[in-house]
Amino acid sequence: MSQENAATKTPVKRNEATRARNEQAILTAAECIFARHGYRGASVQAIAEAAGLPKSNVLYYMGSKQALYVRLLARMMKRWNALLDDISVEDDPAEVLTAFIRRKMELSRRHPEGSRLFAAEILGGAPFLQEYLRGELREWVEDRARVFEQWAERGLMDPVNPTWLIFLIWSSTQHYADFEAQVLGITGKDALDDDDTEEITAFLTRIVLKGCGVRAKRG
Amino acid sequence: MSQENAATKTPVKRNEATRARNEQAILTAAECIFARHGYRGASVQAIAEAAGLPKSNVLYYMGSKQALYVRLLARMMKRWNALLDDISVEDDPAEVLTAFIRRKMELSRRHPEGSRLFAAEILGGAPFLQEYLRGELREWVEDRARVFEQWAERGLMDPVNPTWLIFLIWSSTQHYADFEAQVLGITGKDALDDDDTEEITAFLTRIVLKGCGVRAKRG
DNA sequence: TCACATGTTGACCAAATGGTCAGGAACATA
DNA sequence: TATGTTCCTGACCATTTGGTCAACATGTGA
Repeated sequence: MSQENAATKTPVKRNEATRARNEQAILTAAECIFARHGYRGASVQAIAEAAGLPKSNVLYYMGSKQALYVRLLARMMKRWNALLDDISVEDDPAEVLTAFIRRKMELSRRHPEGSRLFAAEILGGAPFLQEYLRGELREWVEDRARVFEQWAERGLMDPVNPTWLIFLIWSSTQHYADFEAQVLGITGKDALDDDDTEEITAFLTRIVLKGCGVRAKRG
Repeated sequence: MSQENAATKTPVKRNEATRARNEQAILTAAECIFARHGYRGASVQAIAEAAGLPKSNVLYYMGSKQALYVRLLARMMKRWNALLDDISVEDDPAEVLTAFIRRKMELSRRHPEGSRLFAAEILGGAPFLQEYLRGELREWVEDRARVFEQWAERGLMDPVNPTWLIFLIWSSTQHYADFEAQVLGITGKDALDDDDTEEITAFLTRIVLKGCGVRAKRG
């Protein structure tokens, strides 16, 4: 950063880049703090410090603590939606489930803070996400569930309850972000590397496919 | 001190009932509030209100917010340990895994608030549980892992990574307590009843056993 | 009855909370 | 240079935070 004057504290060059950078810094810092302490437990002061900005500046950019929180949730939901593509009965169950598990795992790995933020929100009773859960997400689950059932009818997989299956995939992948502290404590590692992630993905895929008796589409 | 002498000499009965009742009220209320908002986000005031007592009284009983929190964590760990019995290579994999899933499910169902409290602690980086995770729990996992591997060697189940298997069972059962808000929002129910729980338990058991290729020990 | 330990709580405190705002700083255009 | 707009932030505010404490209430054994 260019420090042109000793008297002025932050001689920030005003431009789009700075704005974008500050905004990003705030969002990143806030995601981390909110994930760690929940909505109530997070303080704007702590977020500001983590972002390296004065508290007033954070409020100036984001309006309020709540607005910042909602914005972060929305960003996470957007990421989430990005991996929720449509499926049809004609698709191959093995392929779809494999891709589903892999993508979900990647999401948790790429955005662990966002994943934990989401978890904290749900843990607290989902005060800001009720509508999303009961609406958009519920429909998404029902759509997949219908396809799973049709697959079962066609003998492509066992007739398992599709909702529980979706929850199983969500929970078992989400675990590695949300319970990272536990995973690391028990495995004794400093962090899960790409190889670990790949191994876990393969493990989960194997268990789910085999467990649901998924067979090749055209046997 | 002379006072201490008198106190120890004559174990005062007092109003044990009232004391026990108040203490229970505080613990129950605190578990709920801490689970919902995390350690930082929970306020002693809120706990006191939920318990129907003045804030001073809560502090009188529990000493401090942190002491109360630690006590709740310890209580939950105790419940947890209660279902962690020993297993040996001679046991039947199907029986052990079935019982494990069922007990874990029952724990989450019987103590959803405690379950969420634990989750919030881990989510926040497990500041109070590091030692437990890296010590006692880690050893527990390693012990089971060794047995799972021996089972695999004996051809009683597939040679899957035992640690990931344990995490799978933990996460998929824990999910129904921690993400209750999501589960209810998506299923459209007010609560999961005994039948639902039974169905989920059966589902998870089936997937895990079949997914791991668990075979009956004899014949 | 008394003496004394224990139970209870309102009043209080310093610190931290989310948020506001006046006023200066930095720019773009004229 | 002058003017207007946007950006930035220290000072400030009412409220809430965890915790203390003195004062009073209550029960117990003598």
